[in-house]
Amino acid sequence: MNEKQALNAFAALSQETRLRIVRLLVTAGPEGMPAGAIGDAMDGASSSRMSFHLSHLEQAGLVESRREGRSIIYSAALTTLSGLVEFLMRDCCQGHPEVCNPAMAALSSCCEPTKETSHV
Amino acid sequence: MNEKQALNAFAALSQETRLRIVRLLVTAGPEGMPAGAIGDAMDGASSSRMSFHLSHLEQAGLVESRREGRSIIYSAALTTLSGLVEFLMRDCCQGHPEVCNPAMAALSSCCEPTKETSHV
DNA sequence: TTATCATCTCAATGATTCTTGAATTGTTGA
DNA sequence: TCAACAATTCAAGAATCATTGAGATGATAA
Repeated sequence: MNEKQALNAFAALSQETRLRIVRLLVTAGPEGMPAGAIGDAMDGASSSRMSFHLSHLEQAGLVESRREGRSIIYSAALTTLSGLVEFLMRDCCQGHPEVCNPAMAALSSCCEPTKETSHV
Repeated sequence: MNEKQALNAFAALSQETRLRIVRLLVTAGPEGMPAGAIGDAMDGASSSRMSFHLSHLEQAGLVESRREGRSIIYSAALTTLSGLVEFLMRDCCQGHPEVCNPAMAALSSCCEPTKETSHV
């Protein structure tokens, strides 16, 4: 994740419809959702509008797509999301580790630490 | 941190000059930097341009300002930054804690955990 | 093959955002 | 008070972005 990628990701996330799409897809998990169902969830946005935002998100690397029958299934790109957090926090910590502690605490309460799952 | 605040923060961070300002101020630490010095660091951007971006960042809650003599000193709003991460990760984790682990690992390597510095 | 469904592409319009330059506010020192 | 400095505000123009509606593409089933 470099500055350019981070800028693209932030731009993608700074639009209401797109932020909601990302949240929805993260909740939907790895199996994802077809474009039409996503559109229905966005108070019935038009298909061209959905297509515009979905391809914007895909270019930013925040979602991935695959065709399945006549539907196109979108899912959240989890690695980009955590890469973005990593980028933000790397900025945060330059010489000031105390910034990270609240974020760390937030993460801890969110994802109960899986005991020794990965040992770096 | 609600959706509206997050959208504002992401919009603020999606502009090259502003993202650089935030990174610069985070590195500068709590004492901050005067607007003029920030402008010099941004390849000598004009004062009105700096003012535009700095007030944008301040409205988004990402920086704070105080007057000191004839200078106005800007510093990073660290609580908003970690609030934003918290918001992002709360989204991330809805039912899928495995998303958080890479981000958590990134944080751990970034800020070596201060042993029992704060006990909540 | 034909009809239908799901989605995408394209061009036009309207809305936001960024930059610039000139004028203004507030602070300090002579 | 006056000159100089630091930063802000404002209006105008250029650039970018989002929405709409019409038409095109690709896949399935009869």
